[in-house]
Amino acid sequence: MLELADYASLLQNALKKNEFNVFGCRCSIIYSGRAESYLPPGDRIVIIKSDNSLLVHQPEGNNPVNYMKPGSSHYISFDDGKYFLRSQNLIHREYMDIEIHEIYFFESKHLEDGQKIILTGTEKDMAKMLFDNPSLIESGFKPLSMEEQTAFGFIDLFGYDKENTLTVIECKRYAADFKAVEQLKRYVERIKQSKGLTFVRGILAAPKISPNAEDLLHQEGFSFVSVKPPKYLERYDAKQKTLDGF
Amino acid sequence: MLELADYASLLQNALKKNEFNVFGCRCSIIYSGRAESYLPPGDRIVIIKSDNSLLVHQPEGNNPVNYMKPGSSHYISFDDGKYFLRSQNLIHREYMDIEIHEIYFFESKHLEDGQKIILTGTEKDMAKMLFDNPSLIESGFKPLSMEEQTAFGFIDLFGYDKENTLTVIECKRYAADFKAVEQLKRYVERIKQSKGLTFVRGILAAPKISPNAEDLLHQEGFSFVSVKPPKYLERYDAKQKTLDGF
DNA sequence: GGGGAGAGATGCCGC
DNA sequence: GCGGCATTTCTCCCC
Repeated sequence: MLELADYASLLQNALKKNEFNVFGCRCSIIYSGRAESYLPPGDRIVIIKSDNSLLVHQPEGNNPVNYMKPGSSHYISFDDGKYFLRSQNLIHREYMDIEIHEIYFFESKHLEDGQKIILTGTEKDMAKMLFDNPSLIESGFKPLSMEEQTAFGFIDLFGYDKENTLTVIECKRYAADFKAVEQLKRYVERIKQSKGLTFVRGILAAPKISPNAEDLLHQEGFSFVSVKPPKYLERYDAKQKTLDGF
Repeated sequence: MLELADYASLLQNALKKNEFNVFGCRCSIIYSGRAESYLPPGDRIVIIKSDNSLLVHQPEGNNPVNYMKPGSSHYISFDDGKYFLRSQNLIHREYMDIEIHEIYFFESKHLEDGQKIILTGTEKDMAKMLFDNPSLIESGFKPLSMEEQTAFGFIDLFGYDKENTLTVIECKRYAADFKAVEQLKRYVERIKQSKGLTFVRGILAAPKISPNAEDLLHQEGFSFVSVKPPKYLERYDAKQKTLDGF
């Protein structure tokens, strides 16, 4: 079993090599930057990535309890018989001191990964699906553009309905709330002003809508269409049977 | 050096003990749930916490590339000569398959931590600071309540100005954008309606405000006060000198 | 459990 | 750099 001093030495050397480092320890943490925090002593793991980002995770929960952004710098210091991992990010003016009371394990390894995640079922995918299948909105709907940075703002989808009325569609992949309605309203207002029109239709497309949002939606004269975000891989998986057995 | 089969066996046993597990590996990942994703082969670390949450981190970046929420379940499977870590969360209907090509290291440890982080400099702290020091808003301001769930909504701070006009204050710890203005407007409208008043003042308190937001703010007849979120620990640290030397 | 709002939000894209 | 906006947002609080 290694002593804290041995681990500290290992860590100090590893930090020079810009590899992936992870260690389990008992520690307490002070952070000062955009906000300030103190975390009393307890067991956590600390990760220092090759881009010099730092994460501290408690034994439970999805999110890091403390962290530093990529581009930070880290060093070990020994003051008054205590070990500290001190981190700073000068660009963001953020500082962190981890007082390390004990180290349980330490791993350092060069990790190679240039891959990016492929994600489907996003709001953008919803807009594309509606662009390609406009009857999901309503029969006779003619899409003009999607996900476009227009002069009036970033609009998910817009086009003409079967009465040739200009229509703005705002997509939400989750249950639409009244903020989504306000967003739609903002776009409709901007387009009316920009094009000098007295009426522009607004449609909110989402899996469902909250009661408050629906009230506001109807007050504004807009309408709701129930649409779920598309999941292309689901069909793929059904063929490949890789997610069977659950 | 252990073989993949040995690591798989270690991991399989460790999963039964509900400890903190972390391993470095080469893997590819399929996720299906709220959205769907595929991550091609590369080096990552996988963390399985004692609450059965799971995190996958690439060698760079602050955020996990894939994850499962607490309360998931995980098991090792060996199919067609390939090792998989399969995870599912029945409550959230989420599934993940990690195909493990190689394992570089593996650590399993019981971690003990019941501590919660103490955070200052939040919006709530700002509201309290303004409540305690109302002259930071303007001279003669008389606070009524803060962070209160009123009948008209959740309002950061409200009170009377020196002319005894009812005033709503919305705090933002960051640069205020036009959504903050819309939020303030919503509260002011609700209070006017609820109290049957023809005029209620609105003040946005934030470190700074974007030009677009400021335009909208003045259009609505509201005003801006520059206030920074308080950092109590900063003063504490200045005394204790724990964050010196940077 | 849903709704509303903050977060040391983060990350992406566009200007 | 800022601005606007989505996120497998997450988290908390309150109804």
